[in-house]
Amino acid sequence: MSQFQVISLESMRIACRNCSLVNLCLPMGLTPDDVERLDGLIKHNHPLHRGDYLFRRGDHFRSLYIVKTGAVKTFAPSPEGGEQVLGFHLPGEIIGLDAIARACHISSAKVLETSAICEISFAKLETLTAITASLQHQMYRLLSQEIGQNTEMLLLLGRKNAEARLASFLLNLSQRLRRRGLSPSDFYLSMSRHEIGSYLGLAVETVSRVLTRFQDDNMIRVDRKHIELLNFSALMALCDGGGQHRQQQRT
Amino acid sequence: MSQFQVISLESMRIACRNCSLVNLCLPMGLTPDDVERLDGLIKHNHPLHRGDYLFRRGDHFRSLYIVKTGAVKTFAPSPEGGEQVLGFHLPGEIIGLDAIARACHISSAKVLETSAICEISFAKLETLTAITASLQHQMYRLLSQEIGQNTEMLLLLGRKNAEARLASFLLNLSQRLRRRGLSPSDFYLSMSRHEIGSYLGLAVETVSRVLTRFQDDNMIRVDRKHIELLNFSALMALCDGGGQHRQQQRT
DNA sequence: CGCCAAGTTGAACAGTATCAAGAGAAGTGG
DNA sequence: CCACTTCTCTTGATACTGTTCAACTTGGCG
Repeated sequence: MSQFQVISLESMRIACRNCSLVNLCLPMGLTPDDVERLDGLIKHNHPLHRGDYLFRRGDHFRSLYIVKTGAVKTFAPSPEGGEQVLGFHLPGEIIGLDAIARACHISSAKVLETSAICEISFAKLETLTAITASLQHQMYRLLSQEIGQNTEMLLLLGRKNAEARLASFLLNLSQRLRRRGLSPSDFYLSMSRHEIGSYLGLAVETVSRVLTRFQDDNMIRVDRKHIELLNFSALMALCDGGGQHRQQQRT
Repeated sequence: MSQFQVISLESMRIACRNCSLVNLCLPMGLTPDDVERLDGLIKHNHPLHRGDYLFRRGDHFRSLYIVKTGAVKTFAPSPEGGEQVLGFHLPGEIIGLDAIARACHISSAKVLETSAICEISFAKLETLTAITASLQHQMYRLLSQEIGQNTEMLLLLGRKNAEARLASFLLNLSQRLRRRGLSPSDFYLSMSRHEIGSYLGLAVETVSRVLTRFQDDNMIRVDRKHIELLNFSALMALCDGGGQHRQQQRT
């Protein structure tokens, strides 16, 4: 059902060296020794299953989490019992950076499909980064990158229509999968239409309709959760497709 | 015209000790000596005036900026010459954290009114935080806080109607001004209606209309750029005011 | 086989954007 | 100091995107 499969603890351990934290540090001048120490901090938990929580809003903040395989969503429970999806996290991505400031989680994180997640004690990581300048730099980059990604989302939600949002969403997923060495044009959505809608600020029905429209225009092929991107340039053209109706004028 | 006035370089220097970076560090176990060193990094530039750029998208990243007095907007220039406002920055707030990751600015920053801005070389700051654990911790908190604020914005843009957006915006400004010791219920908007609209994902006309409606309901008093908040609880009630029409159901 | 959740499709409504026009401010130059 | 231009803001009328409500289809699973 999904291309992300847990193989074995040993392969997980190997895979973890590809985690963004370790991975991104390698070219930054870390000695093998440093990498070893960093790797020593990483705790390899048992695989989690659909519906499991990594943490809940309000939980005390202890660790960062890195998705090794599978997918995770973060969301903010809204007053009326609903929930607003804040992000989807694919293999190689870090979860929990927003909790450092308050030392408690401001969002909840739930596993979307069977996933291998590793955990890094933030306290220990902080101690390590304090004595390893290049690792500290890496942490700054990581945090800053997260800010940049949120900024892109703001742009998306601020001034784009439903088609541009879906197109951006699909291309964004595609890009992140490619970075991870997975097919950028053929993948499974582990999240529901409802969750996509929540993430993009659209109603479920709109998500469904727009996907159908994309398929009718031969830009994608949809079969339930299986997505194939057929026409990248057309999708990219839609992304820029400006404001809610036409576009916004100068400020 | 504005309550933010540049007085003198000396008072600026004193004021700078209230900058968030220094300020937030004080309770975190920095020795007076550390504070002194941090303070030494801070460069006090000449006052900037409306329309001046702090930096432009694409500029090489060198420094972080802290608003001492005045106001700054950050924005992403869009292809057709328009611009999407990403944030407004009031006294005590830091600008440029999103640029660390790529070492170049992904947004532009423009001064909205005569402002005193100080500058911190990021390279030097990084060196200092590498040898001062509590300062490193402070930097992590700062970056994480920025992520948290963006997250709030995502919530706002994702599922709120025009009234909720404006109400949240006003209350958010109010809160930030209060934190700074300024009046939380009586202030000037240094940004145009258009800029507010761009920030909130609304048309200028909608901003204008909703403000008028708020005034008609005696929740605020508006006179051009001068705003008085009259009924906080009513505004707060509007903030929760759910989805685009009613509210969103469970995921 | 039948139930239940998830997804799709259709029709009507509603919130905002857009278009258009006018009223103030503010800034410019004589 | 006063026209004149220009920009910002406001207000009204209309159009359109996307939500809402509702019914139906599909797939999963006991």
